Amino acid sequence: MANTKTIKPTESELEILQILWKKGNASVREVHEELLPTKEAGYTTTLKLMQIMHEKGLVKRDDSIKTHIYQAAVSKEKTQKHLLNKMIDTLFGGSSGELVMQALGNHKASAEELEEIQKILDNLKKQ
Amino acid sequence: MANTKTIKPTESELEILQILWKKGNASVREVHEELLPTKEAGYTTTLKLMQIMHEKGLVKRDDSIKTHIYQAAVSKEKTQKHLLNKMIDTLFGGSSGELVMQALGNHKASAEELEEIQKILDNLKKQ
DNA sequence: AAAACCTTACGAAATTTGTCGTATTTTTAG
DNA sequence: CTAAAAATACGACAAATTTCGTAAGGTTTT
Repeated sequence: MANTKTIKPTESELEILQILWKKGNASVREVHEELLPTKEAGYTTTLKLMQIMHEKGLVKRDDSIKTHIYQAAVSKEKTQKHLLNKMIDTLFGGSSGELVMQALGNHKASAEELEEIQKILDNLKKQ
Repeated sequence: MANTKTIKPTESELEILQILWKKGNASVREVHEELLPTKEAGYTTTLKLMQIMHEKGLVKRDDSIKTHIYQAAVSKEKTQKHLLNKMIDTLFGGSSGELVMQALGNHKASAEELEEIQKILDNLKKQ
């Protein structure tokens, strides 16, 4: 019964989650280093953000050692699903098809991905 | 050469754009009425938001008459494309395929949409 | 052990977004 | 024409997000 609406990371939080999802776990310093190329913010900013994320329950951390080690507390899939659904409702009038078409029209997908999508499509068509 | 980064409506702005895209053009009152069922906010709130959107260039308006008439100044497709691309980069590691799979897995698409998607897919596979 | 360094904690400012109240103007009804 | 109704303009407040400075304490290096 916990949190159904809790998954709503902000822009910055998402950037950090990305890194944690990729690395599994990381210190503030590591996250900050990864962030640097694309974002200009001081170390304490990243720290503060991650502390807040901890309060919100977006990340877990091991603070038994001096340099705290963080890891994501929300799954990548669930977060993707949640934000995607929101976008479908908000921007595509609830039509996932419309979104899919746009997405395929833009970025190119790899051949493998196209096959993957074909399979899903076949499945859906059967029903 | 104008604005490449300018398209970033907020949550509330998107709600309003949705309505304008649907209706083509509308007064503040009309937009507000449409909003009411799903959102609780006073009339002046909607007004203010639309005024700000006007300053930002998100909407155009005809204020030659007493009751100003607004219309979207950004296209639905461009906005969708822009936000979608951002999400693909930000949440799906740049893989549109991953996003498409998630989307199809969640919401159901209509039979017509599935056909539409199939066509796009066929096209992509040919190349 | 002192200096240099790194880390966390935390308060506080700056921004952004969303909300409204109030004043003013315009239109409409009686 | 006057009063009520409807719209706009605008300042101000509140909440959420992001940013950073500084203090405090622990490590490492010399």
